[in-house]
Order: sequence, then structure tokens, then C-alpha cells
Amino acid sequence: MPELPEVETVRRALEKRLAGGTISSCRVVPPAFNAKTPAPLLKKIAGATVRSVSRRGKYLILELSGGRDLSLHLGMSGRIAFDSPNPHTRFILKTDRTTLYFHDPRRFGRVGCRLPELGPEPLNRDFTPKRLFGALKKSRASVKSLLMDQGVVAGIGNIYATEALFSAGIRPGRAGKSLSLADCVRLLGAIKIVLSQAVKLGGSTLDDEGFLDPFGRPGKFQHSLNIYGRKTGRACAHPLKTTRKPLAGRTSRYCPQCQK
DNA sequence: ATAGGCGCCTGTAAGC
DNA sequence: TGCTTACAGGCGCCTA
Repeated sequence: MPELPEVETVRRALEKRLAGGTISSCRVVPPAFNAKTPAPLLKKIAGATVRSVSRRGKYLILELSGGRDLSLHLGMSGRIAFDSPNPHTRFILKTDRTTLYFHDPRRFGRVGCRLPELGPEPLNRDFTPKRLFGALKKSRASVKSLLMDQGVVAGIGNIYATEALFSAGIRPGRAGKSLSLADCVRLLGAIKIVLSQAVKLGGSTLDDEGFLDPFGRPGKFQHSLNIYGRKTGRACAHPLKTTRKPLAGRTSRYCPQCQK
């Protein structure tokens, strides 16, 4: 569930709280994550200082002294907090100034993983309509599954792909290669607006999945969602449809009147 | 080569 | 009301 805006919100909090701190210890809490965490790595980083916290797509990266990095991925239910351990705590990292808890009920998160090949950062200037056009025209897959493909563009998941496609007036099931350059101009503009606005508002906190930042604060972008999780459009008031054939493994909401 | 599907996991919601 | 089932979802891996 956490996508680029939520992960960026977490990054900013971590930067404030961790940068400059020295790691005194870190450990995974069995049964930890579904994917194995490399134990040798965790031993090596004790004593290192956190220089800064960066983000790449949906990955958080603690940049440490000595040139080592520690990556974190929240999966879909992961949450970073400075509170206290609970039955879902999978990872604990202590510094000389604070303790970080990684809670993850579904255990889809990971720590210390290698980053896969990722596409461009959607909010960077080098992600241009032409580049998006070039990526989409190579594939017969649906435009929505391509937007959620982290190798095409990094950080977009179901919520923001759904919203961006609505804003651009493009149906999620359309083949990527069917989009014109003009479509890509609109789509890229929509992606940048939706993501940057969501970052500004601290991400989206859905009723059920309840994203909270590390200080326990919910996001505010859910009030701006036009179609995700809704039966009628917020802006257009049209009845929405859900594709029964899942795209990239999930059902897809769209407005049959506004999206062509 | 690539696109689609499955499995991982568990809390919540819907259904009987 | 209490139980069962479906669903949500990122990502790695598998297969046609």
C-alpha cells in the first residue's frame, strides 16, 4: 500500500530523527519478514553513523558512514515508528538518540535487500513525456500494469496509477502502445501532479489500511482521491466501474464517461 | 522474451 | 450471532 508519497513522507521523518545518529544495534524479530534479511549485513552496520536517508521508488535507504547502505521496503502493511514494540514488530534499530521499530503485520516488507533495476523517478525532470511514450510503445501490456511496473517508472502502485489515469482521461485497460505522445503528455502531467500533491499532503490514509507516518500522523490526500475506493467520482459524480479482469493482479476502478 | 499468474501473509469486511 | 470465505497488495518467481 505505501507508494511513493507515503514512502517519501516516511523518509522525511526518518531524515529528521535518524540523520547524524550512530547505530548501536539492530536486529530482526522472528519470524521477521517473508524474505530473509541478511544477518551479516546487520552485524556490520553497528557503530555506523546515519549520514542521510534517501528514497528510490518505494525503497528507503539509510546511507551510512563507511559507504554502506541499509535498504528498507514497507511492502504493503509495513510501518516505521518510534513508539514501542508490538506483536507485529519485525525489525528494531537503535541509535544513540532514538529507536526505530518496523511493524509489519503481513510480513511483506524487507530489510537489507538489494534494489532491483528501477525505472526513473516520476518526479524528476528527466522523466519526460517522450521517455514515457518510449517505454509504453514497447509493450502490449495495459497502460496501468506498465505504470505499476517498477522497471518502467519507480514508486507508483494501484492508488496513484488509478488516480493519474483518471486525471488523464485514459482507461486503465488500454494497451500501453495505443497511447499517443499527446496522451503521454497528459498522463505524465497527471502523474506529477497527483504524486507531488500527495507528497505535500503526507500521503493517503485509507480507512482500512491506515497509513501513519513514523510520528503516528495520518496523511490527508485521501480526501483528494477522485475515484480510488469510491463508487461515484468525487469530481465528476459519475458512477464508476471496476474491471473484473484484474490488471497486474488487481481490480481496477475507472470512470466509463471520463476515461476513454 | 515477455506478459500473466501464483504464492507469500494476515487483518478486515462481506457473506451465509 | 458466529463462522467461513474473499479480498487487499508488492514483489519475486514460474510458465506458456
